[in-house]
Amino acid sequence: MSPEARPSAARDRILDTAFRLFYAHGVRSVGVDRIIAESGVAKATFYKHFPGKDDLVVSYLDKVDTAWSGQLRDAAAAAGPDPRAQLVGMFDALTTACRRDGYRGCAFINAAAEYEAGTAVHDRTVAHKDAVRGWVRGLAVDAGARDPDALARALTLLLDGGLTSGTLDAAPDAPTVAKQSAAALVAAA
Amino acid sequence: MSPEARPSAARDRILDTAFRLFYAHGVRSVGVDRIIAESGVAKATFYKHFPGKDDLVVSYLDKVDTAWSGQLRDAAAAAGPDPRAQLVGMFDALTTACRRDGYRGCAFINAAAEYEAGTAVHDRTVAHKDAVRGWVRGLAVDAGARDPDALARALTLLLDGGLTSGTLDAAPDAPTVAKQSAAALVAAA
DNA sequence: GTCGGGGTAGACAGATCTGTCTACCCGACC
DNA sequence: GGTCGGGTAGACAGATCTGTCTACCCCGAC
Repeated sequence: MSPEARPSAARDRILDTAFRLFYAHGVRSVGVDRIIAESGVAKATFYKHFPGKDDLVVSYLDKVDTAWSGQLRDAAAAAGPDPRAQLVGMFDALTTACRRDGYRGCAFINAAAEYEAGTAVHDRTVAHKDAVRGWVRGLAVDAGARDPDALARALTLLLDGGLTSGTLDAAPDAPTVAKQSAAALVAAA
Repeated sequence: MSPEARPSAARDRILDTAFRLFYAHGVRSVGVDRIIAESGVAKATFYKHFPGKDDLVVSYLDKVDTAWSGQLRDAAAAAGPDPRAQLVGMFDALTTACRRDGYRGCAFINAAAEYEAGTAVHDRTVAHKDAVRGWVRGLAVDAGARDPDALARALTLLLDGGLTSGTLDAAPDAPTVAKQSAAALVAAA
């Protein structure tokens, strides 16, 4: 088993702490020392599980990817079997996310803002966005959209816009407007 | 005259260098020392014009605000006198921006990702987004939209989504899709 | 011609960051 | 009972970061 995926209570604690701190304060603002201290782990243990900080950041993004993709799928499924309803329903995940306490935008967009193209962190972000768009495209195909690629991109554009506006804006109606706009675009496709 | 706005060749050099480095590498990745070295200025001069790094970051964002707002207005104006055409035409600024070499997304969103709510940098970002949305809302009013607030928000959502996707995506069609979606939403409003 | 303001050059302090290393502990398994 | 793997505790090195301070220079205004 690869050293990085080796399960361990200490590893979980590190990752949970990193998840909390990286999201709340940004990746570069949080030092390895702080994560070590707050996860109650020895420094040597940390570096046994994660060769370097960047590896931890990528694992953090893996964790976010799992969580967010699941929320999108759940929200879509909750809208019933109709793919068109699902394309609109997935925006409920956005509403829920923006309402959450300590919401601070999309973890991937935030992380990518701190790393340049070609770095592992940036690549992981691109892969995540591609995966989400691919999944949305699948729904668009099922929905019989004339141009599934364009519809998928338009909806993910609204999603990404909503994810960032949700934290950069006092008014809480960004998710609502995003969903309404999505409904209009889906209906027209 | 306030010490921060005092004009000076040295100050301009600092700000130009900061603009280039902050945008390309992220704010926290670029140290004050590097900006000082690359702008060819003495350290004391730097701290005479900018009491601290955060002041420089805010001035950098002021500069970005001027540039980006101008590009949006120019693109809108180029679409002719019809406010509806202008609401769609402003997306040409997005296309131009995404094509630019070294494009790395929205400077404001990137900067806000590195600072927490309540900081001057975060506040400056919120103010910028509010200003842009206010301007778009004015166009929406002129266009006779039924719900100018919702239309303005929907369009800025697409704009922000396009700004981030434009750098997180190999395919270059994000701006095109954003403009098409905007056209659909404007036509329906 | 003197004086002040803007600029230069760079040492320095103090904090912080990543990553390494040594030494020890403890429990499971052979 | 002995060994080995995972964990703990913390010193340490070396780089880097922000911000201060001293000392000097040059030019224009009075």
